[in-house]
Amino acid sequence: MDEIEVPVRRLTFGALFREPYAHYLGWLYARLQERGFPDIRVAHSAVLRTIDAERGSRVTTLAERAGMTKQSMAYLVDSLVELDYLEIVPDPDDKRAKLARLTRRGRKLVATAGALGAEYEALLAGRIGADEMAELRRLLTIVVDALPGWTPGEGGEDK
Amino acid sequence: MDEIEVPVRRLTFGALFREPYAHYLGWLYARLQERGFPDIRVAHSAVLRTIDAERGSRVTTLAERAGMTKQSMAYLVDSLVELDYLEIVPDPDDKRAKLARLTRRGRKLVATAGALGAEYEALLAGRIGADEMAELRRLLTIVVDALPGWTPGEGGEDK
DNA sequence: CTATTTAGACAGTTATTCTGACCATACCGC
DNA sequence: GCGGTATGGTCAGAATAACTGTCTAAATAG
Repeated sequence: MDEIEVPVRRLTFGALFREPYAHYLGWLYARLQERGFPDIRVAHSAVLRTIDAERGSRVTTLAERAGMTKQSMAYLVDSLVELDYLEIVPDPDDKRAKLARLTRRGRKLVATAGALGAEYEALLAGRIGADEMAELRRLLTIVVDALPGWTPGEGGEDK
Repeated sequence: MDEIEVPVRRLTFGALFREPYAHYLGWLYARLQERGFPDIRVAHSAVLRTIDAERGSRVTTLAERAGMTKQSMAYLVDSLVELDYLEIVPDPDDKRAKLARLTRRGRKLVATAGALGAEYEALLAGRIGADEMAELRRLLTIVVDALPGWTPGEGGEDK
């Protein structure tokens, strides 16, 4: 008896990570737009993910954490200041330095983005099942913890 | 007896997908550079992932598949022609149209990138264990299959 | 107190993507 | 087989997102 060939899709490794992430990004920024943050762009997340939410952070610190140049980070911070998500205050500890700090609106944005992340996760759990979602989270956490210090070509950046 | 608090890191949902993907991208392009493709950039992958490897594809088709405008895709195709990864030939089926087709070098690039994807997967399996890797692949495949047609805000793009 | 390091700013460049306006060819209805 | 619409592609211009290089001012180490 011949077997019927069941074409089990073997996605390329890149697609496995890229497609879920791309979908999540598209969803997230669409929701942010609806919820009163139409002017926020993906690049801004490099700032929002790395900033000290209470005290604020120096551009230099943000640049290091995000793995980009000071100039590039300064550009992003400027644009967030323009949009009233950040304000610049002098750093009391160093007269050369300034702190970029979240405004009220900035804090709302960060809170909303966090809630949306959880919302997406719940949505996905609804599609694939809560058990599978928990297992996926477990495995991805293991992966993330296994990453640091692999290749000399670095790899702490993103979009 | 008091429990000792074990701080189980709960990563944000975004980080769960972003960090592995970013690490993979950094690794992949560092390896491509070493293996004779120093001039290839992340944006080019939108072309290489979507092109018909034998026949070649029209810019319009590539743009649709990659979820970008014809103009943007034309820019990427141009740059790959410049770098001798693609060549432009007339489409025999339509006198208006042209096909972008892989050159010998282009075919080598695609083959190398595919092999590197598998290599990275093996490397990761070595770190987290083959069983866990198989489970991760299973779950991510489920996720990718569950994605299409969610949000009106689309979501088929990436870097 | 001087030399070095650090924080940030300014200038210029490149890459990646978008919109809008076009042109030429193909295809469809009559 | 002609006229209108759809389709494939291009040109021009702009916005965004990074980069390198240079420079000033303040802080810190000896």
